[in-house]
Amino acid sequence: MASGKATITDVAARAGVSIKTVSRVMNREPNVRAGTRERVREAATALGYEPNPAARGLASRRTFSLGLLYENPHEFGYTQRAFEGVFANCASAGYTLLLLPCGADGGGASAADSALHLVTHTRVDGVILTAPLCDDERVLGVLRERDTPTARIAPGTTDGLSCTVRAGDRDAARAVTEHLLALGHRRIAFIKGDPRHGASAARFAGYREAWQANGTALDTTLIAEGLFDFDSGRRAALALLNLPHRPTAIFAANDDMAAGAIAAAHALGLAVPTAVSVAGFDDSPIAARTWPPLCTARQPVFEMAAAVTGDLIAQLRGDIDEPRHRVFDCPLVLRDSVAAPATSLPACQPQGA
Amino acid sequence: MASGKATITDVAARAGVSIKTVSRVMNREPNVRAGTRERVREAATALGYEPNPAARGLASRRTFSLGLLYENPHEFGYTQRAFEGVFANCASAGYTLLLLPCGADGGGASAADSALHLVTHTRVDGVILTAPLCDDERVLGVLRERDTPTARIAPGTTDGLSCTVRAGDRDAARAVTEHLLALGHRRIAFIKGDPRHGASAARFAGYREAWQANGTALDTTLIAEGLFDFDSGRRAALALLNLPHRPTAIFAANDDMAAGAIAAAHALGLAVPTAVSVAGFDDSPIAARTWPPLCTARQPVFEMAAAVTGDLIAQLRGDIDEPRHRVFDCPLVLRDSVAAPATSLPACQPQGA
DNA sequence: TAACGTATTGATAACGCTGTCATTTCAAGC
DNA sequence: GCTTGAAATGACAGCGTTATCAATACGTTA
Repeated sequence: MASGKATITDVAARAGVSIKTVSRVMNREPNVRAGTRERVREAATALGYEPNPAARGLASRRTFSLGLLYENPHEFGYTQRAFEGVFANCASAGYTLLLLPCGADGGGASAADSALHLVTHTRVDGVILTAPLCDDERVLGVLRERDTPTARIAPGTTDGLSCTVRAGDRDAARAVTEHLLALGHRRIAFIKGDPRHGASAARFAGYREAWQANGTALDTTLIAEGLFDFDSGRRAALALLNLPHRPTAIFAANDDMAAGAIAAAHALGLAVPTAVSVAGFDDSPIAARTWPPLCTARQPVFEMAAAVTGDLIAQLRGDIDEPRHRVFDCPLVLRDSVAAPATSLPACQPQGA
Repeated sequence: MASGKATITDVAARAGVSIKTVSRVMNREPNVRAGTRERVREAATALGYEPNPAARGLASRRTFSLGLLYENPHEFGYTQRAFEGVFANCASAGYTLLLLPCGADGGGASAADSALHLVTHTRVDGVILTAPLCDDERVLGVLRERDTPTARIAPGTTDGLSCTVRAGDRDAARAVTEHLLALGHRRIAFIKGDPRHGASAARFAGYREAWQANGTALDTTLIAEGLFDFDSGRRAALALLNLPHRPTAIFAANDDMAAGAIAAAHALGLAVPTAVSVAGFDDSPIAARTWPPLCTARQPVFEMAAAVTGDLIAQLRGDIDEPRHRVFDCPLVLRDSVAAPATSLPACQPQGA
């Protein structure tokens, strides 16, 4: 009705109670009689009352807002999916979400400066960090110094202070590699991810683990460096595919690099998957848009982000004491970029045992 | 130094002035002597003072925050690029930015409800709308009713109330089409965009304009419907390429659909660009990631978003009276997905004049 | 030198809510 | 009916700014 100009005083007058009681009802506090609560609710609805967040913030010394700090999104679409997950839980809990891009391409300021800005200028109640910021000691230092509750998405290590969530990178990478091995591939190249991301090492570990379990020696000339972006994947794949004894499969540590690997194969006139199979990781939007579509491991980014946001809010509310650490499975997604090698090479000159 | 707990009173005491003078300095108001200003600045720095946004908001009845309302991002990467542009200008102007996804896939609430939420609950000072929300009458109605200053990105029409920015869709689409015509293509299919976006009609108009200027008849069987997403582009292209007399080129109204068209061509065993050329629109991230990379028209989304945000803020500050309407050029980006048709068909059975 | 207008500064009241603590109400228990 | 403790409610003081308007300082002009 009334166009959003009603204050708590108006509601109190209309309901015939004190403003404090209205405050209690609006904040779902206990110790309000059911009838009173109802009366207040009705008055609030009738007046179209919405609490003024600034007044609330000033009085309660909270902002009911969270900050999501992220660096330039190398991982294509990752940030957006993470944002959606975080947002979903913020909205339902009545929190507002501030996005803060930072770093080289994100907007200028350094990560630590951005973190500082978040806690001093915007005064968010909590901060969510994505990789690789979540392992940046200076950022963590700033937040710890201000006692700002923090949640971290895909960190390399956990501590006793912040809620974390990560994917089961090692297991999933192992599963992808084993899938390729099972199809008969023996020359499976690996393109590593950005070393600043904790996930990179974990995925590489999974790749190696699969070889060890398989008892086959790993040809280290097939391991290439990448940075999680399309172009580094394309370049690495180009080099791998120009090797005298080229791989029959390429497993890139994420989809964007895998898309680059597919482009490299096309550029060399190598059909995918006939001449070379390509697998990625993440099941990011691009995985369904390449030709052929990418075989990958699905990282449930939305769910992960939503979960850790829920944990952070629970921590802010004092519902939990100890920070939670969650790990999400990454199921294998079979798509056409992977097939059995054209010529099965059962004895492809093993190097070791 | 002091860890962000200093208040305006502390600064005033240290500088030996009243809090009002400190307020003046912090808000760059006139009528403060240079020496005084300097003294206050020093005190503020020494104490690590940051104004409390909640207190500021409560007293000034402003929030210094803007809301960016958007629907599920059909256009791959578009939203993220728009966000970066908006953010860049918000940050430099001291505004905070709230993102509000809405609609079917965005988070649940209807667009109008989301707009309402933005103005009543979060109380942003201004709202930025992306297409197609910027043409949603209910959303605009809500904002007008609350007198909320609004900026619109890529609207179908302009009004005298809100700042707008759009791409020169028609001219650019015409340029793309003329490029294809100049290469010798005469059977150029067009995949239309989501009809709810104003840009869709404009791009289609540009396509038709090129034919008219060329004096060649347009084969209407080569016009297909799409929704700006990968899959609608793929399906439309599949149908077009299965036509008895198939097109030698496909111009999709955006890159995501063009990527779908490339996938369709691959699926049918048609090489791009040898058998069929494919052009897109936007130069979104996916344009550089397809194989072959997409020939497209570059829509400077970042710059557009930044510009209209600047205009909105100028309006909020009272620096401009009339809303500005900007149009950005979209230069042609030549990439390998387009080439001359294999068999030049100078006389390919024209239908009309 | 005095008066006058303008540039500068300050005292104080909001802004709309929450926190603290006192007060009132209510339901048992004796 | 009276006491008692807990539940329910309210009075009021902030929270840290900005806005209003009065007060003071400073040049100028007469």
